[in-house]
Amino acid sequence: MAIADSLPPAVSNAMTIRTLRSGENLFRQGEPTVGIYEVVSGVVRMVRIDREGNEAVVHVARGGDALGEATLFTPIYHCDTIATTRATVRLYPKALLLSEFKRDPKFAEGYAAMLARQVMTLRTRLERRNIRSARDRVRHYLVLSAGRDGCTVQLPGTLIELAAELGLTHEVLYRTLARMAADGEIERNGSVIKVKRVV
Amino acid sequence: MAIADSLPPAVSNAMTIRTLRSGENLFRQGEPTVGIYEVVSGVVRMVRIDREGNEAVVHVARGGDALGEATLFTPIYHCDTIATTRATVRLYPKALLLSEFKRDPKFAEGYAAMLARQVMTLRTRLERRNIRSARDRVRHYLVLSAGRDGCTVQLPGTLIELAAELGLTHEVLYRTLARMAADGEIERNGSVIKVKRVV
DNA sequence: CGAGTGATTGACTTAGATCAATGACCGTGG
DNA sequence: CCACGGTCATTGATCTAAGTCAATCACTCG
Repeated sequence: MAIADSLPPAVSNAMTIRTLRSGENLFRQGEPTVGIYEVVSGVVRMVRIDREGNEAVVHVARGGDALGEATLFTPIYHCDTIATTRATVRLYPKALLLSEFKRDPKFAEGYAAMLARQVMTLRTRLERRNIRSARDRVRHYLVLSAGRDGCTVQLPGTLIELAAELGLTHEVLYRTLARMAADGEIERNGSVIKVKRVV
Repeated sequence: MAIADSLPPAVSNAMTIRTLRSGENLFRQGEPTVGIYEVVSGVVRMVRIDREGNEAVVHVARGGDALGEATLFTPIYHCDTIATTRATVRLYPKALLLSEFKRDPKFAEGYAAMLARQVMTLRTRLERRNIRSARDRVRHYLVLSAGRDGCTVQLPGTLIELAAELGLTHEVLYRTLARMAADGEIERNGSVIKVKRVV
């Protein structure tokens, strides 16, 4: 899902970098679309703003995330994007991406495949949010994140980040993991979790 | 997002229909992928099953939903798909879709655009689930679902369906809407909601 | 060393879930 | 035609799991 690797040189060579102060707009509703962004560092949020000035957050992108994949296919932006912190982004120009799609169907197919995979994982994450119980939600995550052996999970980041991904507070996540360990359902070794059995 | 309309005749003519009994498998992990499905009626769930036989639901598709867009780009299925109720699905064969992508780049681009739009709306729905308060969640939905005038929302289905979409019980949704109406934040006329002001 | 972050646990509160009941409405089949 | 079963909308009472606030410890980094 890292974007730069999969781009042909023609595109990645044309990449430009932009740095944003906290609160600065990356683009505004109504402006012509210019390409796909990748957040290098910091946090950037896409928001729709209604007539009263209320923000409704549409997406929050952090380091490594891509931004505005759909703008390749629309002439103007339909929302604002604002830096939540100081942030650095890379821009891959739209015209070049589109012409590269034409020139190299293999690349276009790869791009579509990447989008399709994203749709899948997003659906899965959304499905997980339909689970009310914290424990069941954690279980869902563990089952779907298990490695080759089907029962070992290597946690990617901090537990605080995982809690946010699961839609829980970190305190609840700690307690839930502690209880699962106490019940013998999992075993923890730092950032590795082994699923033993389901109680 | 209805799939059939956007397909070229070469593909939609090759569509086949299959009916599933409740509990019947549409496909199983490890089987070769055959194409994109569209659920006509009933409910179908994609699940990953671990070694102990626990199901982790990856996606639930209902009438009108597409299924398995990512399987166009992978040789075998990575999960099981099972009918939750009696269900009817349409199959659009993979080989034909892929060859049509080659033959008609415009179609391929349209398909990628559809996926990109889906990524966007999924991100938005997921973002909404990060909002803890029921009222704020409803507000988020209303702001982003307002029609051209920016303040009128036509509810698409029943409130029960909307509650599920928002990740709330229907009781809580009723109460929240009632409170918002009592506070003068919204006005309701059957399935039309007018957002007045934010309190 | 001190500030900052992550991990963890305890005590307490609350918003949302759950259970329950009611009325409106709609289709349908006798 | 009307009674019935089903679904939806709505509200009340109650419960509980998750959120919130707070404190502690370990660790790292400049």
